[in-house]
Amino acid sequence: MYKLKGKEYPCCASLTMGYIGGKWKTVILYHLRKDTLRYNELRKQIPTVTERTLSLQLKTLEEDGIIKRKVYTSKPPLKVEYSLTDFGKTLIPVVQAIADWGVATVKEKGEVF
Amino acid sequence: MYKLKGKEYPCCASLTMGYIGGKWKTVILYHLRKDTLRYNELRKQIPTVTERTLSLQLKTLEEDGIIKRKVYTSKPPLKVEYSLTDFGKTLIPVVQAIADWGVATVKEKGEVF
DNA sequence: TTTTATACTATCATTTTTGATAGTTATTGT
DNA sequence: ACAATAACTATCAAAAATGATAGTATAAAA
Repeated sequence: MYKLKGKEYPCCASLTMGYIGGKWKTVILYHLRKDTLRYNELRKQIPTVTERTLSLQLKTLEEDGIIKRKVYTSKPPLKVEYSLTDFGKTLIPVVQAIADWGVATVKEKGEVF
Repeated sequence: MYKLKGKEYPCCASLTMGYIGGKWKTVILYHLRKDTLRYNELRKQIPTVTERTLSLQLKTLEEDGIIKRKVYTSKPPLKVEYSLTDFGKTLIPVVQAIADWGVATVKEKGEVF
């Protein structure tokens, strides 16, 4: 049994999935892995996610210490930038492996458009 | 946009997550990555999953061509073995990266028992 | 002055995932 | 004769994740 921040996991793989599981987290991390992005830039990169879901996922990732949120203005229209924390950067190899498999698999059996 | 087997994904990472996302799939693959295991052996390795869920996940993984199910007897009590297909084996580096991150993270910040 | 833009939040609804529990079949061990 | 075993499935229920839509504040641009 693995324990981290009060949560228990039956194996090392499930612990990781507790952080990056779900439909959108890896997609967000994939886009943040090399760049800092603003909220609306993320939306453009991921047009199929709803605002509510994107917001929730960003908040969770921030609470988990994986990304950081930097605010540049105090009054609307806000400027906010999202980027990986040092801890979040340790996930880059994982995200990259996930992305690479997607690319390889689509090359063999799927299509991109 | 990525398309594979009729499903669409907004990015390469989400395609992969379509295959290994969810609470249990990577755990199953983690245990199958080196060994062939019988149904009850999987249950023992993953005591916190319910039978129904384990069954459903195994079926999905099989339908996705990631694992194969080999039956050795025709009448109960059955002997059934699960193992990775060749396609499933291409996921080993991904699963390993996920597992490694879990181990590293728990070493730094969590506990094992 | 009306519109546009940013980065959201709020409310409600739906879908997806996961869990709890009990039951099935036929063979082998006691 | 009876319980144990293997690998499930069935039914019902609950929880978690995701989606649709509209609304907020304020400043700068048209």
